[in-house]
Formats: sequence, structure tokens, C-alpha cells
Amino acid sequence: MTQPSAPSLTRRDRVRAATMEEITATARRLLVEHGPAAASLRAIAREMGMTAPGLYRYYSSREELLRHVIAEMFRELASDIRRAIEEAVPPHRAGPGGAVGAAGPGGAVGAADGAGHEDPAVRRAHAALKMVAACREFRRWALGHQEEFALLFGVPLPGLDDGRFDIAEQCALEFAGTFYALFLELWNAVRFPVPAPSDIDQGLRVQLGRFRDALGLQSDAPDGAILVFLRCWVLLYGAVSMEVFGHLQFALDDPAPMFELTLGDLAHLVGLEYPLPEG
Amino acid sequence: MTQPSAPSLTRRDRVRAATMEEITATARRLLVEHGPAAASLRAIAREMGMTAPGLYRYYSSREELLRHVIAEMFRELASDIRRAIEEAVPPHRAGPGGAVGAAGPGGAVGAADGAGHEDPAVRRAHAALKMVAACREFRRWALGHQEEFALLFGVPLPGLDDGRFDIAEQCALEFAGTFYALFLELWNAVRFPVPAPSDIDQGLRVQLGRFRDALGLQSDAPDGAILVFLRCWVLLYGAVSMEVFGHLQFALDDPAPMFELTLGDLAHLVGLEYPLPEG
DNA sequence: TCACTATGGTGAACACCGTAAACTGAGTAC
DNA sequence: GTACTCAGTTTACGGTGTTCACCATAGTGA
Repeated sequence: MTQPSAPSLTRRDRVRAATMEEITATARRLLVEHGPAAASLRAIAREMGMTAPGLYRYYSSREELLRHVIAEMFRELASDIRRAIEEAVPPHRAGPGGAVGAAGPGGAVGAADGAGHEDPAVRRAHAALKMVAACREFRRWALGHQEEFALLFGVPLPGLDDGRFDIAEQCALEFAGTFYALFLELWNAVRFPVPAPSDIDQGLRVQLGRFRDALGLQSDAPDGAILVFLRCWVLLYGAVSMEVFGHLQFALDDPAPMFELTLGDLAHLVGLEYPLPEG
Repeated sequence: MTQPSAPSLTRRDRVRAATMEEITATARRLLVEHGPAAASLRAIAREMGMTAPGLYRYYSSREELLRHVIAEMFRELASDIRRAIEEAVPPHRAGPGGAVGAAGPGGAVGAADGAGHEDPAVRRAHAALKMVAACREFRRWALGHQEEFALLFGVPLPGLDDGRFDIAEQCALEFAGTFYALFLELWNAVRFPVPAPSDIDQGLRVQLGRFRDALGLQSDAPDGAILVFLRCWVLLYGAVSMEVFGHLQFALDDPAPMFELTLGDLAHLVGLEYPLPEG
């Protein structure tokens, strides 16, 4: 040891070991505050009062660390959207035999509210409110968490798709399940028109079936409904990511009114008329 | 000079100076062949038989170099799409007084073909064929140039939007003009329903007008038509970028049939029925 | 022909980066 | 006491963008 007292001078005294959550939280904070390049292993470690190689005790690479950050963000986003869905409809006191909604792992939140309601018109209205709230919350989160959104929905990390099913993809699927659960409720409430099985490309139909199985929510929704779900998702993704990534700036300074029209398109896809009473 | 003959041994003899085009071409080749991280200044320079600081004679930073690469890609993509549009309809011998289409800087290609035709049904059919061809070519290019597509339409470079109007944005606008010129032809041929000016949010309408002016193609298309144009673009962008970025893989292995349905949605937006005779 | 200048580079250096290997100090089970 | 594990640290390697000082060549005006 060349400088006997150097270690205790240069680093913060660590009274306990770091945790994986602290590391991902630090990484995320740096990412949000100073951009993706600032979330380097050295910077993360420095922020925690340690050195970069120490992080390898917790994650095998920077990419694996980032995947855990991604997973955490997916969970937060899904949670925020579930909350927005819950708050979209007034609380409903279910009857004694009510609340039969099958809440799967995706979390069919609010299934006891609108879905369990006996009046079809109320169920329909509640489902529409929830749908609009979920889409709005997705956009709100994206605009308020642009760096995070870019990580979740932008160009994927280089080695992300090496065959195995990692935690980020798992949480992404769970996030999709949040929307899908809402969509199922909508389908049960509205029964909007969907393509007949015979009108769907054969190869596409088997893929839709696999996707439904992967989501884990058992349902009687036909393949056509899942198809409509994906079309809605594509439209929502396109509108929000174009806005967040600035790809609409060549045309619009403020894409907000355009998004309202997108909501109208979405509502049209699921048999609703959009201009609802605003919240 | 410590080693008299060293310079001529270690580097390729450069008989002439490098050009900016050679540099961007080399950068692009490395990007495509080995991913974005491989397009480092040192690698580009090495590939050209020079050293990294020499590149600063041509570009003030790596980012500026990449912006020129982006501009070149936008030009190529626009050119490919224009060619696909031209080849979508059989060549038409215009009458003596024909070919009145106002070809602006965006390049209203084929304006002398379908747009100048006298039979409305033919004009309509040709416009539909061109629209489908353009969208298909956009997807084809994206799938065949995934690294390039990610650069053009993924998360933008960090410092890209620092106020000034650089060459990449200029070429992006020109690319948009390619689609817009086609869209104008479609509008003139089909006159599909568009939102009335009074139905469009006031703030949105002035933005749409600004956008039309920025494109430079003088036209009598109403604001509602530009709005439909943007909605088409959002849908197309969403479908293609989700597929290229792998964000549909959680649901679909092969998104091709899904894209055909997206084409149907697009056709519906512009008053056409999609299942056309395939090319 | 001489001096001057612009062009188009080079090599060294700086401050970073992810990562691997060897090592170290504390705590703990036996 | 001894072996072992944990949670890090040093050190090092090769890579990155970028800056700086320098240099060879070409062209030009006097």
C-alpha cells in the first residue's frame, strides 16, 4: 500500500453493501438527468461511492444492468397506467355476488368496476373512459419520461435479442398484458366488430393464438379481436413515439391536438365514438 | 524526422485528398456491416488509410459526419420511393397538352402519368397503385436497411435539435415532400372525405398551414387533407418502425400479413378499398 | 526564385469508456 | 487459527471523441 490512508479519504465510507435496486436507481437517475451517455459504469459507481469494477459483483455487464433498468421502467409504466385506469371511473360498490372479473397476471385492474356492472350502457361508458385514460396516461408518461421512453420503445440494445427471454422482455410482456386486460374488458362491454376468422390470413391467425397464450389471460376473445388490439397498439405507439422522438417536429410544434384525433381513430377501431365528456 | 521512411510504410499512399462523400460512404458501410458502434472515427479513418484527426478537416465532429450520412440516406430513400412510384403504373403517353402537374422540389414524380390522365377512374386506380407501392417500398427499404432506418427514424442523435436547420432535417423534409406530392395526386384523383376546417382545432390548423408552406409545394389541398396525410404517416411509421425495431416480436414472428392489413387501414383513410390486384 | 499561405494531413496527448485479472480487508464457519 | 466467502479495490488493456502542435506539399504573388 503506497498511501496508507488513501482509501478512507477518497471514497465515502460504505457502512453496508450496495443493492441491485440502488444501482439501477442510480443508473436511471443519471440517465434521466444527463442523458444515456452519462449512465456509464464509472459514473454510476462514482455516484455510489465505489468504483466501476465493483458493479460486476451485481451485473455481468453494463447491458445487463440496463436491462434491469428497463424492466423497472416497464413495471412503473404499467403501474401508472393501471392507476390511471382505476381513477378513470367513479368507484363502484359491487353487489354481493359481483366482482367476478378474472384478474390474470397482467392485472385486469378495475375489472370489478365497469366490467362487473350490470347495465350494459354503463359498462360501455366505463370501458371507453378507461381506454381513453390509459392511452392518455401512456402519452403523458412518455412525454414526462422521454429518456426512459427512448430506452423502452426506441432502437433496442444491440444484443437484446440473443434468443433467451430476459427480464426486460418479461416485463414488456407484462406491460402489454395491462393493455390487453383493458382491451378484453372493452371487448366484453362493447363487442365491436372484428374480422372474422375466415378473413384473417392463416399464418397470422396462428401467431395471434400464440400471442394470446403468451399473455396468459384466458379469454374467449376471437383472433380478430387480438388483431384489432395490435392495430390499436401500432397506432398508439406510432403517434406517441413520433411525438417523443421529435419526428413530428418537421410538421407540428404542438402535436397535442393531433393526439386527440388519434384517440378518435383508436375509439373508432373499438366501436366507440371518441369526443367523450372530458375528464 | 526520427524514422525517415516510416510514413510511406505505415499508411497507404494517398495520391489525392479524401472527399466528404468518400468519408460518409465509408462511415455508412461500417455502420451497415458492423453496427453503429463500429462506425468510429478511427475505424472510418483506418478504412480510408488515414488517421482520425484528419477527418476533422472535413467534419467538425462525429455527430456532424453522421448527420451528413443521415442526409444521404434520406435522399436515397426518397429516390427509391420515387422510383417505386414510377414503376407502379404502366407508362402513359401523355397527350400534346398534358403533363401539367406542378412538380415542386419534393418531386411530384409520375405527375404526368396518372395525374394527367383524363379518365377519373384511371387516375383513381393509378393513384391507389402508387400509394400502395410507396408504402410497400418504404417497408421494404426499412427491412433491408435496418441500421440505416434506425438512424433515420429511431431515437434522434442527442444534440440534433439545437435550433438550427441542418442538412439532415432539410433532407428529411424533402423526403416528406416525396410522400406529400404523392398524397396530393391522390387527393386530386380521389377527393376522399377530410375533416372540414371548422372541425379542426384552431391551433392545429395554423400548424398545418405552416407545414404546407414549409413543404413548398403550392396546392389547393385543404387543411383537413394535410391532417389526413399526417395520420397516414403516423400509421405507416408506427407499423414499420415497430416491425424493424422488433417491438412486435413479443406478439408476432412474421408481421408481413399484419402490414397488409395496415395498408388496408391506410387505403381506408384516403377513400380507397385496399385489396387491389397484387403486383 | 523566394517567401508566404492554404490544404491535408500526422503523432502525441487528454479524458473518458467497458471490462478483465489480481489482490485486499472484513467477517464468518469450523 | 485457518480456510473461505463477500464486496469491493488497483491496475491494466484496448478502445472512444477530440485537441493541439507540427509537417509536407501545392499554389501563388512579388
